Amino acid sequence: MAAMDAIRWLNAQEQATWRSLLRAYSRIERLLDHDLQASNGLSLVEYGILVTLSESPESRMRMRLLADSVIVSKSRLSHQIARLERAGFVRRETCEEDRRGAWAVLTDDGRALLEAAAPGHATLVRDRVFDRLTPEQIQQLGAIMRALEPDDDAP
Amino acid sequence: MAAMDAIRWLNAQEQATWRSLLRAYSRIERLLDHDLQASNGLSLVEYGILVTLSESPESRMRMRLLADSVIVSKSRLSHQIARLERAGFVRRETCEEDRRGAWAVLTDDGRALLEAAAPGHATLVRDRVFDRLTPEQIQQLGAIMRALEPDDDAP
DNA sequence: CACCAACAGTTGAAATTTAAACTATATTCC
DNA sequence: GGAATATAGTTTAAATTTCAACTGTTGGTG
Repeated sequence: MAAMDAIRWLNAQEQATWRSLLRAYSRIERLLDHDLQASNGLSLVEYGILVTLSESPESRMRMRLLADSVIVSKSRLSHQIARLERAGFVRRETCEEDRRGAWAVLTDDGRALLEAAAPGHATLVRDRVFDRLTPEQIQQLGAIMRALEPDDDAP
Repeated sequence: MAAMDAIRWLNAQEQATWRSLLRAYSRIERLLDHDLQASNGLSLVEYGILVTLSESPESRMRMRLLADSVIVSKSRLSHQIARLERAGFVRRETCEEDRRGAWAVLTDDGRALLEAAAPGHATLVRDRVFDRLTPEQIQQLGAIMRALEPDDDAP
């Protein structure tokens, strides 16, 4: 009878850690987002889309896989790509193998934008994250995040 | 001449760690948000608002401080509180000491909602985060996040 | 083969979020 | 004291995001 099981609350340390994580991440995300917006008119998610495409074979990726890679609903991705397409940074191509599908393809303008945005972004990430941690902490953070990544039954 | 300084890119380990953090956090946030939405009709931010108010003296907090606590723009908080007020979970009171100000106050219904939502939420956080880490890792994560929290010049 | 459930992606409307302008009160400082 | 400036919060409109419904495939399965 599951309903009778005692709830395993977070203890004080866990609670403090959890809240610290929420706050730290929210602040950093907001800062990165505002910075990209101000300097290149991109949101953090759009930046992620461009990076992902740029590292993909032929600078292209199927919508579904792209959505999963940047952790975004397929509807949101569809709108997002529409915007990037209007701006000329991405184009869509129909997929011959699977005629339901579509490729999102990074354009030259998109790659140029990414290259313009990357240095400032990298500097900020370094500034706000890695320069504040010791080498051991960086290694620990990596191990911790890898442990949290697998999402058995994704929603 | 700052423009001539070499860009300090992330090295491979840092890059992998950073991406892992983005992915892990995004997934967890989305999961928590969907879960709260489905079970109690709350977003993660709204849940945070209720928690923060519930722990505040007299279950009340000034808008500005509340916005800073949950890391949200004051405009967004204003809308958010409007929604929670319409739903009866929060009410506004005018502030006598500073007549520009307003208190957001948790109502009894709001507290009841929070108490209904908390067990499931805590269980999910435990499930997705703390049960996947060793005690050392939990301690490390806390230290790391505390190191990242201070945002010298907040935007 | 023909049906039928699952999948890929888009769309339109509703809800939320952002950005900027605005109201009102406090504070500073000459 | 009073003008200038800063702060608290709201509001409006535009942009983004969500949600559910929808269009076409594709992949089994009897």
